[in-house]
Amino acid sequence: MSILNGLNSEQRKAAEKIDGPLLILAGAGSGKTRTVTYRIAYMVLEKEISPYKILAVTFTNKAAKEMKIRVESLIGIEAKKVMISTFHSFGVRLLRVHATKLGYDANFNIYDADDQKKLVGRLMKELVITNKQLTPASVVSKISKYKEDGDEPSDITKEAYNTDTKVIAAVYEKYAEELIKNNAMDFADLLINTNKLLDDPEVLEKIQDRYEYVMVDEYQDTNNIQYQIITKIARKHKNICVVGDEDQSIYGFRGANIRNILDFEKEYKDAMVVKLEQNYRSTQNILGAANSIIKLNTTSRGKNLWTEKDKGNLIEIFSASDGRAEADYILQEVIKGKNNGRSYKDYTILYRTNAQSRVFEEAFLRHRINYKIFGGMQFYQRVEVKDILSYMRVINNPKDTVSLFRIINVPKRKIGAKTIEKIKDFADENEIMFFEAMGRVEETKLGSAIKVTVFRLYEMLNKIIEESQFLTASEIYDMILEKTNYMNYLTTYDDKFEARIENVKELRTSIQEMEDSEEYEGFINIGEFLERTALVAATDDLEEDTDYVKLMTIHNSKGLEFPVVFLVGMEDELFPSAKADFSDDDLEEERRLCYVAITRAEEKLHISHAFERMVYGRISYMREPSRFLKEIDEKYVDYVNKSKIVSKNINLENKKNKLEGLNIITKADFKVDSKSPFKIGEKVTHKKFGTGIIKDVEVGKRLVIRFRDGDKKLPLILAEKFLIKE
DNA sequence: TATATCGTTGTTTTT
DNA sequence: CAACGATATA
Repeated sequence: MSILNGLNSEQRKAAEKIDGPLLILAGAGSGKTRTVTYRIAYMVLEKEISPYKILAVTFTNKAAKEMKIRVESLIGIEAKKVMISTFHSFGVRLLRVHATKLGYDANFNIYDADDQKKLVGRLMKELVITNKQLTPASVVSKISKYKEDGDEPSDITKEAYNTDTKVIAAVYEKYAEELIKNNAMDFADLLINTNKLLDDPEVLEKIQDRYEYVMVDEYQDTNNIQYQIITKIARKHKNICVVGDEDQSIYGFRGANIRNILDFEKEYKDAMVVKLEQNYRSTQNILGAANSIIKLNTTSRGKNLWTEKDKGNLIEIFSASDGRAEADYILQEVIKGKNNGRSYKDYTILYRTNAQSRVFEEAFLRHRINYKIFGGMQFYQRVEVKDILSYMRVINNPKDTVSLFRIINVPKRKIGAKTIEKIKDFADENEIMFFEAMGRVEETKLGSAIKVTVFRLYEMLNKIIEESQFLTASEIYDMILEKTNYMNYLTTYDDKFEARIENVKELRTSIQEMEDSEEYEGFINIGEFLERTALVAATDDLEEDTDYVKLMTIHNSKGLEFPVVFLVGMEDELFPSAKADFSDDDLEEERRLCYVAITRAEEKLHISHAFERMVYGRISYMREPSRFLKEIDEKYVDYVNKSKIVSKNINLENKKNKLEGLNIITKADFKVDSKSPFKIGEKVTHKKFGTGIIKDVEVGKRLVIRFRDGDKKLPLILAEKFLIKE
């Protein structure tokens, strides 16, 4: 009796193929994790492969954790010997051992986007960059792209064809140097440097022999560096199993290359390909809707997802007058469901951008409904939390000037930009690190009072550093808070200080929890702790049992499933994003994102859009329903507002309906002013304001036109000159 | 050097 | 709307 009896025939075929290359094309909800975990169990239990020889790579900690738990439930304690890890943690692990080979110390810090921006901003100041178009954020994003594509600064400098590119190349070069000086790596470096390490024949051989069997989850989301890492490790034994779904490739913007999965068979000519097409998650209607959309993509290799489940409910489409009404509708649905035996935890709201969470948060707060937002402003990114983490990072790695500069005047110590500059000059002259220069502040040209202040800080940090190797992370946290009197400082910070104090306390709790966990058995050192905080993902702490409504971006929902899903904000320019309007590739990625969203739902899917919504604090009018709404085959949907999506000439101010929270779409009754060439309700284009709709014609005088960013009043004479009728 | 105030600017999506 | 930076003022 084989353990594989628990699988369907296709899953089984995939699980049994242990040697040689294997591509598992796993449609949404097709039991991918089940297949992979059974495959591992089969290898260990029935093929007598040592669990130490198996490497399984995922993208998020949550996925890794789940895989571990499920393997453990199949094979017990042996599961701990299988290396199941995210790409980034796997890399970090290797890098800690071999850091010196690349010019780093083992205790390197990991820089997040925020740190990158800070550092790049500093370098841009030093290089005196005049182009206002180039912001630290935009330069960071360019640099990251280069890094993901494997371009070194010198490659860019060589090929730089315009001044902007030259400037960016210069920043990139300094940035790369500075990272090494700071003994820090950004996210891209974790992969790039891992890949570099594998160019060392000794390291490579060791890894290849250690991991004879390699598995990669979500292969459609691998970028070129990840592809290289995997290819190198698997080159020797060729036992590579990749699992993925090209229709769920949604990370192109961060370098994911969909070709990796599409070309797998070209790369490995003898690869076995298994398609998992039976879906165990969703109803027929949900699957039908998903299929009707994704088939419009040219990158889709076509699959036939099917289910034994019932047709289920139709997908409910709700047209709201504005964002508030949309939130109210969902609120009502949740309350209704709760009264009919559903739990809050059955509901999940999915949106395209983090900013959209706000309206829902407010609605839930008003009605005291438990909810939790995943992603967005991360806990570890909050000012007060990041402050403490920065102290810890300086203690872990005093070369880290990004962290050191962050806390050097927090709490306020009167150490300002001028002081920092002078210490920095001294450090540069003597070729010592900034932190060391603080210790020798006596030799600088600073005033005597500030010298004392700087030296005190140096001494304080140094004392903690000296003791830190014997201390656990929570003890270091305690020392920092005590010696800086940070809580006291927070009370004077702003009017949200109470919440901030809570967050700092919560940080203490999170350290404690990690310490107490099985993995660390009471002791976690500061480096391990910092690493954990740097590599957390938004949904890592998602708890299935806690009774709250979940809110997250569609990106964060990948790999998850929920009984009832509300897909909200289905409007053009929001979803698909306005930025994806110009290229087919981008549009297809947006469509895949839509496919991911729909296939998260198990039993019931609601889709909604609003005609007006607050964007950037102003009201955006006349919002078009998303093209994706129109792409769903009609037979799967039910328009709860009793009207199909006809987006032209909508009466926007149907107050009565607004009051009820429901907006029935009706045709506007247009007034006609026979004298004017312009009529109320007509769509017009203005070269500056874009398209608008005529709201009012003041006879013989002027027009009131509602544009996207508000009402404008145009005298008739000007209107005749500047308006184009559609 | 710290603080107050004003103006500008931006938002995809994330390990 | 907020976060951030530039500028003015103490």
